[in-house]
Amino acid sequence: MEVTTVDNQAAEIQAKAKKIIASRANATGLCPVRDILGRIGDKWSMLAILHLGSTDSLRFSELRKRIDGISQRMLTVTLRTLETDGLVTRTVYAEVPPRVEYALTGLGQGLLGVVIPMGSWANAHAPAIAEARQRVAAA
Amino acid sequence: MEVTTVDNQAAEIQAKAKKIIASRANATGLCPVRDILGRIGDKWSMLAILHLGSTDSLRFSELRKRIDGISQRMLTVTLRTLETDGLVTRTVYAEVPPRVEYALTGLGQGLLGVVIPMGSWANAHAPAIAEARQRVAAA
DNA sequence: CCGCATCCGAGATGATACTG
DNA sequence: CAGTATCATCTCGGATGCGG
Repeated sequence: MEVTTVDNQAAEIQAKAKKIIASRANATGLCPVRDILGRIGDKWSMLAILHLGSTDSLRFSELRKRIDGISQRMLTVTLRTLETDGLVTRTVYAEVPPRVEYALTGLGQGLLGVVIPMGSWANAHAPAIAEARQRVAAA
Repeated sequence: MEVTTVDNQAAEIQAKAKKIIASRANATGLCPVRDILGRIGDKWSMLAILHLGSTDSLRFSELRKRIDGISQRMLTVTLRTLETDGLVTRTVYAEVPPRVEYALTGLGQGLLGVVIPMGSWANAHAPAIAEARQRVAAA
């Protein structure tokens, strides 16, 4: 066989892509891929997951300081959604003043695991994409 | 050292998450992670990439048939954006009737490589997330 | 066949002010 | 400190009709 390793990988990737596409319309009537993307694809979810993933747990105000530009409202909404999806835990301490800690669940850590490669890729190839945009803008 | 392999991996993941977060405000003034997510996080880009990744190339009408529910307008807009970012190529054949072929660039295939694990994860854990939502809805 | 331009509604996002 | 409530805004995406 004269098939190279690269060709094998390429074929394998095509096969995986087909498989993912094929998995449309599950029980909820929505393609899982689009569903998940709809969540982490919003403006803040992924950042929240990355920040929570970079430590063990964070409280509300600390998270807000770290996620630059997020409003109080959107942080609340984002965290609630992530909690609903079972990706983060929310722990309230009955103290004065109140304290609320957020942390990733096992599920959330799993998602973090697949999100990180994407973040790394984004960092690595941001220059290439910026360059491609320049080229078009110049034309 | 009594540190387990799992603990090592966890620590490594935290470190990677920190690294990704730290890379904010590049030349374009935008965090690369948010930038990329803004692209593939929209309603159709990721599906287009997956479909293009499952074959060698596709023409406009074929792509439209495969991506269920997409409007002509959004397919055009999505493909143009991907082209601008250097993720897909657009080849026009001067025939009657016209024919336009789309295919992933090397950059696009790289993105496909990190997107597929996410798709696989989404498929694998969609039930868990659905269950988490049920639990909240019941409460 | 392929794609652009225009209009428009829905949902996401943001600013601000107010509570336990 | 950690939200909730309300209102204003803004972008996305869909429908439609025209052009190459």
